[in-house]
Amino acid sequence: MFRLSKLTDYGIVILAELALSAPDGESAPAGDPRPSLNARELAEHVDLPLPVVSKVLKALTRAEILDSQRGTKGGYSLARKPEDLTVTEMIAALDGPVALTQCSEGPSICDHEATCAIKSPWQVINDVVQNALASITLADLTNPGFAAQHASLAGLAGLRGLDDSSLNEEL
Amino acid sequence: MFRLSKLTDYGIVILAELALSAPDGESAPAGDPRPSLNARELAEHVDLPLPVVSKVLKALTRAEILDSQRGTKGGYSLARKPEDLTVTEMIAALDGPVALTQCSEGPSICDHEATCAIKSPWQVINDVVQNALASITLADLTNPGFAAQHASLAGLAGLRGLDDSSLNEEL
DNA sequence: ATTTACAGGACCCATTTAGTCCTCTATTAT
DNA sequence: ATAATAGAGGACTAAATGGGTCCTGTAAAT
Repeated sequence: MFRLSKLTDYGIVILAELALSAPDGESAPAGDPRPSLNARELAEHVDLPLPVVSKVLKALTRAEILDSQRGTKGGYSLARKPEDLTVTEMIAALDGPVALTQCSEGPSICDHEATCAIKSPWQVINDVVQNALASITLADLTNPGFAAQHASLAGLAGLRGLDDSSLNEEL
Repeated sequence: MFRLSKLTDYGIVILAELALSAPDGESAPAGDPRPSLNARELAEHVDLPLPVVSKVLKALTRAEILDSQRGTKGGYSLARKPEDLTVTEMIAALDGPVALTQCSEGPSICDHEATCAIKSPWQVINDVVQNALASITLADLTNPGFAAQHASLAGLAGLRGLDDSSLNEEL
């Protein structure tokens, strides 16, 4: 179905929540590592079961996207500034690395490598998607003006003479 | 896992095979609708079980990406020129429309729409990926020089100051 | 009429995902 | 010290998805 897992979906929403709650750039001001929110609070904010939110938070921490703090007053905070965190990384942390097909994972995995006419193009498709996702940061996601800004990014499809209608007609 | 289904993978390989076997632009020269290859031949070329290849071909025909001809001398041929067929369309035909999350399918599907901080950004992410995939055509996939050309396309990630190493480090 | 080849769908099995839960460790407050 | 809080890690089950096969029907050519 070419869809991200729900966990990934949740994860990105949660990160946005954290970005919005953290006062501007001071996500981790060295001296004061007081986490912004704990799992329970986040679960309430995004209206999802605590165990689910917890699972996502743990994965993001393992990927070093979040910093965690145990004990009373514990919780989670962004490990870096929102503008330094790309969607590609968020996806990689929760869904595994972006590899659209088996053969984009690496060589010698696919049985049909010998007969495949388009091995390297798969790699290219993969790169294109990865770059597209890497061009969006957490800061963009929480920026209300982003949709407008996006219009220009989308414009690059115009390189090929595609218009929006042709992109959406398959719905 | 954020991966295309194998059927989609096969489909794109099969389309490439058809594009390569069809003498240049004359994929469907009006007067001579002699299909280039039948399911059995294609299955041999790509080294996959006939029933699987058949399933893929049927789906591509339903999506009007292929023309089919029944009976003796029947088979399949591309419904249009390779340069007019985008990867987005191929994926839509076999995996369903590109909708990275449930909420990119349409409004009122997601229970959390009310509390979600980044509803519209999801739409943007979706568009970005869709556009990226729409920028690649079947003609590109069978063009040996495409990888080189791609270098410049990938360069747009540079807009954000990303380099290749940062894109791949999560492997 | 017979053979070839596509159309459409039913079906089963393996894999993956979603969600829950339990135990353990670290931190803070009393 | 001890109790309470909060994250870490992983086991586990049920549901959904995907991959693959097969069967019956229809169209075209000989």
